[in-house]
Order: sequence, then C-alpha cells, then structure tokens
Amino acid sequence: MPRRPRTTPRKKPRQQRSQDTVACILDATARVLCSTGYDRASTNRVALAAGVSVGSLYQYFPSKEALVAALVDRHVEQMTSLVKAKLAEVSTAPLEVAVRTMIESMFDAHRVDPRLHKVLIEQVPRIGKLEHVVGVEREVEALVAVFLTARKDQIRRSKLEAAAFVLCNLVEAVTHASVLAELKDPRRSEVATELTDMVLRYLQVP
Amino acid sequence: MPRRPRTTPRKKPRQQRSQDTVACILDATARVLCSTGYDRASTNRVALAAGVSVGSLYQYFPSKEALVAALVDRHVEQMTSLVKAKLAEVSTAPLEVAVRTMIESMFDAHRVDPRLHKVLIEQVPRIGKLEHVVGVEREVEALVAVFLTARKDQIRRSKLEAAAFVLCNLVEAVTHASVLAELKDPRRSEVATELTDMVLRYLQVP
DNA sequence: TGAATATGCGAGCGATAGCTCACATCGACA
DNA sequence: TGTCGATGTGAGCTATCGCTCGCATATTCA
Repeated sequence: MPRRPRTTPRKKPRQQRSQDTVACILDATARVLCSTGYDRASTNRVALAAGVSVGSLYQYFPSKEALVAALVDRHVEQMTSLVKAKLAEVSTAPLEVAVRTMIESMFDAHRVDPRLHKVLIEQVPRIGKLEHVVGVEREVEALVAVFLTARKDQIRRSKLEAAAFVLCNLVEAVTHASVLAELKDPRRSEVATELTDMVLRYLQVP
Repeated sequence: MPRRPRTTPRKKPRQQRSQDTVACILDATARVLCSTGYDRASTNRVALAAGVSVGSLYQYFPSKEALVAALVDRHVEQMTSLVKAKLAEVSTAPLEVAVRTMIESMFDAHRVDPRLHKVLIEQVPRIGKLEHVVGVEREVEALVAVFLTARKDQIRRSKLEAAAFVLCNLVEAVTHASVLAELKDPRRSEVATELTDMVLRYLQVP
C-alpha cells in the first residue's frame, strides 16, 4: 500500500478544455474498472486509458477513492433520474399499472450499465461516498411514500413509510440480484411479474 | 501489485500440530479481515496475528486469495448446513409452519458470525471462489423449488423456479439487512412476521 | 539414538501501487 | 505581442504488498 492520500479537494475545472479532460477521465475510469476490476485499476492505467497524464488526473481528483466516488455519483444520478421520472409519470395511473411500471423501470435503471453497476456496487462499501448513495435511496423512498399516501384507500397497510421502506428494499434487492446473476430475458420478465404480483398482494385489500 | 501467485496446492497438514496451525491461521484471518478490511489485511499481518510466520502460512495456502476463499468456504458451510438441515426437517410440515421456520433459520444462520459475514459478503465478488458461493446459493434455490413443487396444489404459482429465485433473494436480502442494522429481538421478530406474512400471501391460494 | 520427514521461521526480493513536483505548454486578456 | 494563470506532463519517490527460499527445529520411526 502506498502512503495515505490527501483529502483536500483540488482545483475545479474552469475552461472547456479541462471540463473535457474531467469527463474523459471519468469515462476511462468506468472502462478500466469494468475491464480490470477495482484492484488492478491503478490511477496510472486510468490516466493512460484517458489519454492524459497521472498529474492531470490528480489535478481534479485528490485520490483514487475520490475518483471512483465521483463516478459513483454520476452513475447513481443517471439511474435515479430515470426512476424518478417514471414515478412522476405514473402518479395518477391505476395501482396495478403503476407498480408494474415502476418495477420495470427499476430493471431498466439497472440496465443503464450493468457491468459498471456490478463493479461499483461491490466497491461502494469501501468508499465514504456511501452516505450520498443512501441519501438518494431515502429520497426515492420518500417519493414512494407520497405515492402510497395518495392511494391509501386502496391499500391494506397502515404504516405507509414502513411499507415504502420494505418495498424499495425488496424491489432493489431482487432487481440487483437479477443483474448480478445476469438473468436473461425470458426468466428476467418472469421475475418482474412475480415481483409485481407479490407487491400488489402485499398492498391491496383482498 | 506483487507478482502472480502460484495456483498449485500446498502440503496438507498431517500432524495435529500443523492442523492447529491451519485452524489458527483461519481464525486470525477472520479477525484481521474484520478489524482492518480486505485491503489492509496483508498476509504478513495475518501471520503476525496468528502467531506464526508468513512462511508457515504459505505452506498451507498458496495465495492470499486462497486463504480468504478457504475462510469463505468454512463460513458458508456453517451457514448453509444449518439452513439445509432445517429445510429437510420441515419437508412434510404444513406450509405456514415451514415458511415461518425457514425464515427463522435464515436469521439464525446470519447470526453465526455477523461481522465476518459482512466483510466476506463485500469481498466475495473479487475472489474466484464466487462460483462456489453462487453454486451453494443455486443449490438452496433448487431445494426450495423442489419443496414448492411438492406442494404445488397448495400454491397459486406456476413458475416455481422464478418463485424460488424471488423468495430466496427476498428473504436473504431482508435478513442480511436486518443483521447489518443489528436489529434486536422485539423488532427482529416483527420483521420475521411481516416477511412470513408476505411470503405466505404470495404463495397461498386465497 | 539417529536418519528421514514434517513443520516452522523470517529477512528480503521483485513488483507495483498511489501520488508529487519541477517543468512545459496553452489560452485569455493587456 | 507579452504576461500570467490555468492546464497538462511524466519520471520517479516512498510505501507496501504478496510471496520465496535457505535454514532451524520438532516429530516419527527404524
């Protein structure tokens, strides 16, 4: 292990040129992480893949962890924006349709970049950035709670926040497992159906 | 990164003395992994914690990965043997009892060594040994599918493999989360009840 | 008891990691 | 056009890692 990295932030990119460099470095990080895994994804290799020097990399990212954390942010943002948009779309749809749509959209979100997602998920625990990811999850959870509250007369649960918590974790866990197991599509679609049915049975009055 | 480790196996311990050494090394590995995480758990540190020399460690484990893999095997074996035994026990029990019992046994299995479980779960993906763990999971999944099939007249599902996949992952995810959250026993039991209710509702004909 | 074998030791090798810094080049504005 | 901050470079430092190997000690068995 090399010596401890600094924690102070570096310069923000101001010119277009340097903003391109930053994007380029993040793209390269994703590629190298996917092809070599976290351990072998050295900063030198990332810089090489990005076509810049290590020095440039360290101008904008204070450490390897910060680099990966930034990539996690970007990736999580892409996934959640997709889910949040869909949730807004179905806000007035019938419960059955809404649940099915949301579960499908979770699968879609996980298909944004499954290879990268897998690598990042495995490494998130080692990065302090975990808090941000948890924050985003709570945000989605709150939106789901609002959604449930708007339909509370169709639902047999009383603790709607708790229900939202259970549902989000349930759907996330199964979707996630499907991605890790690299489930292909006849089976994947069956799982989505099973999941939808389970959630509806859990929520609806008989 | 150092050079590539060998993959050929080392000597098997034949005398009592060396078998103790091996057990001692595995125990130390567990302790060091828990207290420092995978990255900082160097083989030298493990040897030090075990009170043996690195050389002795490499007599029985061809590489660091093999060392951790051996520990994973031991841990997974402890957990799954418990679950599989319980599953056999309830093979003829009423569905309600069987489901409740199996969910309780998953909680029991996760209480074998929660701290170690957490570290290993995070690091399993980086080890080639992943296949074995996934294999064990698939095995349990298949047993659950068989269990469901034997009761298919009481169950309103048709896709029993997909149902088994969802159930295993659902229960595993919630149990795992409960362990990580260090849920204590009034609350833990409530979660088990909710989970049982959800699973039964999902399975049973109304 | 003594030879043969199993076990244990630990300094140190080769490799590679994260990261710095002295310097070169670019671009905006005077 | 010249100045100066922003941007980009890459050789190389230090720390640490996984692992080997020559040798010491313990155990077995004739």
